[in-house]
Amino acid sequence: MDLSSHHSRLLQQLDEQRRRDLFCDCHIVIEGQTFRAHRNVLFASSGYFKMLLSQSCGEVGQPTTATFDVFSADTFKAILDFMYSGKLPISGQNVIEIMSAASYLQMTEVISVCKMFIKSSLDINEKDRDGFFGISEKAPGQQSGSDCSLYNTGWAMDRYSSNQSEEDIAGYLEPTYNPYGFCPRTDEITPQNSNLTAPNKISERHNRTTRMPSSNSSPEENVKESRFPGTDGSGYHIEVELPQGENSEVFLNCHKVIRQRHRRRSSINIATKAEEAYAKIMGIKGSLGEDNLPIVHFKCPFCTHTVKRKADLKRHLLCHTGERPYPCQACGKRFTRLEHVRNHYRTIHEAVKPVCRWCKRHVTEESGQVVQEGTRRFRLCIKCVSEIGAGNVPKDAYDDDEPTIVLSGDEDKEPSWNFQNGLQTSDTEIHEDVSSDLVIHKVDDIDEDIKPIIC
DNA sequence: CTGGGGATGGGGCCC
DNA sequence: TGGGCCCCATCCCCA
Repeated sequence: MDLSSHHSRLLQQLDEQRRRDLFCDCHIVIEGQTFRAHRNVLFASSGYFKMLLSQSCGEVGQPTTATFDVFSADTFKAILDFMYSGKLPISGQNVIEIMSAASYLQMTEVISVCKMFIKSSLDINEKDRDGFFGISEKAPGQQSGSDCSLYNTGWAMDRYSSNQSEEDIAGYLEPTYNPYGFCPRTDEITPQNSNLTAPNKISERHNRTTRMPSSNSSPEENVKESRFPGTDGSGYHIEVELPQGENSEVFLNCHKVIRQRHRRRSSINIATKAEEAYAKIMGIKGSLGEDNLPIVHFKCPFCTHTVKRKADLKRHLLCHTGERPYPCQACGKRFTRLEHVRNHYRTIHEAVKPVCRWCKRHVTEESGQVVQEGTRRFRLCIKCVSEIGAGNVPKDAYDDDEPTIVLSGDEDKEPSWNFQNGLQTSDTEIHEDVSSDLVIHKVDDIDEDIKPIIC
């Protein structure tokens, strides 16, 4: 007796019940819109709802109502649909918002799929091999006209063989917004040949809002037609969107067409030819480097930032994904880079600065002392120590070389200096800094077992 | 409210 | 390609 499809049928039934508002015992209100769902499904799908519903489980018979204002109704609708179908409609426009909401709702599976989406966008070599040229091509089974890729985290796995590699699958994962591409040097666009403005430099710190490409005018207004000679002398026709202020978008669209055309004509030096062709279209001067090779930039799929190296783009992507793989083992604060957590540790927990925190004067090993305050450490000169009146100066148990005092201990927080004995799980990668006792665990949040599948 | 300084984040680039 | 260094912008706290 084959029951393999039972779980999918069960889910379909639940979804149908939800749509018909049958047995729904949870109401989620977002932006004035009420979503009805089953608490069992919410409980099973979201750590947030698990916690929420656990606390309200005694109120049997009364529908539980939750209101959110941290994400949009559309985003929650996508997530709710995912809960009931296992299918996640991700596009370049919504992936960050969905990932943010999933993070809030503690849905690690969705987060992993979003990361996979972004990751697949990053794999430039893979794109160059097959995906990049297949931008307009639909994945098998993908509906025509669909605006976004549908990721399936499990229930549709049987549509593809289980031994299909991630790379194979990634070949189908093409977001509608081209995740990267070549971008002209903005300082080489002359005012007379382009009414486009340079991409905004992303400089704001701490503002994690993702800026997505946008156009103030309608697509119809933005469509222009260009005709330029092909390499074989024949003219060919392309349509290019020209939204104001989005020259990188223009370039991407040009490149889509150019690369597709060139792919048919020649597989040699495609990028160079595309660059030249684009320069012809846009009137860009000096787009070739000193070695007569085109200057190639990598464009961030989620903002207007471009970098020269793929590695820099990968690093930059962390600020969009919110990944912080490097936790400080002393205070738990997480960082995007190993060097940042190292600097943080040295500054905050190691008191490397030879400056008295009170009088700001330079101190030496002889004229200063290391002071511990909770998990923080800093230095005080002997004079300030005596003025503060810290009578008891306990020797720091973890530093045999320097005397240490405790001004005010955080009783609730136990300083954890025994980094070597820190928890190590199978999914952590350990970086040991020989200059100190710090052991940094690089945590890989991505569940490698989850493979996104187009359905 | 404002200015200063520390902490942090992020880009460029070298190795 | 990743690690690391340097530099700079921004945030945040505090006086």
